[in-house]
Amino acid sequence: MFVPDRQPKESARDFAFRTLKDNIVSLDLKPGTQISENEIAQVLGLSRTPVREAIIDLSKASIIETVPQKGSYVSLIDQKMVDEARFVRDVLDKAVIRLACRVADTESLDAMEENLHLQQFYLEKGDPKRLFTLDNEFHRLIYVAADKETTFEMRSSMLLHFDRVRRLSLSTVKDLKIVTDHQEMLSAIKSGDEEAAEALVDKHLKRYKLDEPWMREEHPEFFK
Amino acid sequence: MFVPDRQPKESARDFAFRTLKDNIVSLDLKPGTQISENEIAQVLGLSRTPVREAIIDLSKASIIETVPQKGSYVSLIDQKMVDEARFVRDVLDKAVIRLACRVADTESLDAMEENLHLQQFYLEKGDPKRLFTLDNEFHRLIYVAADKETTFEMRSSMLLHFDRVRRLSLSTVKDLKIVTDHQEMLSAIKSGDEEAAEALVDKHLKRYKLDEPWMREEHPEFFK
DNA sequence: TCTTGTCTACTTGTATACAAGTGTATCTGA
DNA sequence: TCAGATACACTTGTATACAAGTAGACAAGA
Repeated sequence: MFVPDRQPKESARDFAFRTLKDNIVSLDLKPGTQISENEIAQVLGLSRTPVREAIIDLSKASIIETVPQKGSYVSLIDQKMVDEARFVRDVLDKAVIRLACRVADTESLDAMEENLHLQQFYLEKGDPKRLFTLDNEFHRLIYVAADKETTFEMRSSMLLHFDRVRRLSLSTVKDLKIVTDHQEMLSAIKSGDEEAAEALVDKHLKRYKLDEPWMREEHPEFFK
Repeated sequence: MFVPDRQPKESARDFAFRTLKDNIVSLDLKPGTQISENEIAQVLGLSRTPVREAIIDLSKASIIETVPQKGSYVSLIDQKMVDEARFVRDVLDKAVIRLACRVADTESLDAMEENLHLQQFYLEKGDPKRLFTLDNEFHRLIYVAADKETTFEMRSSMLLHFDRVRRLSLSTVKDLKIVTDHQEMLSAIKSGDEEAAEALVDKHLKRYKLDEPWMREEHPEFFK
């Protein structure tokens, strides 16, 4: 497990939550792995209480499963859950980008523009990790532009399942294409072209063709 | 605060969670009220730990807000949050009912049919509380029919904000109309008429006209 | 060999003790 | 009378102790 630095003023619980979530999504903590509250507490230099609270939080998103008096486990990859996460993303993203086309103000557009410049920068520089963060942030900015930030938070918790499988998948989407998609989205929002914007979201999401049979064959122990 | 009976085998945390949630949505715990972990623990006959964990869960849905070293409070009604909950319900319900039109099997349809009979029964009997439960369950069954049950859970957590304002609103939707809406929805799903089904969801949701100015005037202390 | 009971080492669930910060009431001093 | 210091009662955050249940190792006995 990878243990990041604890941010100043970050509570023990938030620190434990962040660490566990990142390790699960990055597959450093593999699906099916048993998690011991005590062990995690020791590794992170905390007591059981904040670790336990973080685990409960993650259980709510079904990314950890706890069996009383037995143990907590990183959830196996559940194809149905992955599909459902993708469905939610598809439905919400489309509705929200349409809304953004109608109500986005210049401030939001500027923020997206700035983000895109950074995407371009790190694309050329070749920093996929930083690009991943900017990608996520760009989509958040669309929600912000539509004044639906809380909805984005909800979307995020469910999307953990999807993100984790993306890591596992062979098909790496070319970063170049992603950035181009984003640029086109911003153009559509600027011109208020809802139809185009929705179509772009559709195209964007379809780039992630998750080759389930291959993944199942490669890592059968990860699947439910 | 109303304290229900603890179900057999219900964990202390689940019991605390259920009790707090119901009291908040029913407005027995009024918006802005300070909640003391110790006090709740005493009232429920539990220790602080499970109560605290329940409060953390509810904080995740932004229905409780905690200020470190100061206190936890039932969130004030935030119009933006209510609108957003309504938005999510609108978008997801429409997408899901369209899906249900395509994929619902007879088992799901039967379950909905049975539910509707009960709705009819309690409508004639005049039991609005039971009817409320059946209403919620009916909408869950639509999600089940579309094989999107996890999405429903997510929707529920956000809908707390909406439900709580519904309680406060003057405009009581006639139960008769609700049941009729449901019957029409089931018909549309059975015949696979996506357009009609979506239109019904729209009509259904529009029945809840929440008179915000009136509520604000009547209970200014409840609002943000 | 197989069954069965027991012991042990683990797990999570809950209760309690302590740490640290906030706000208020009160007392002190001018 | 008023300003400011201070003690106190409260809060949540974290650590620790104990309760209760699970599973596996292992030995005793048929």
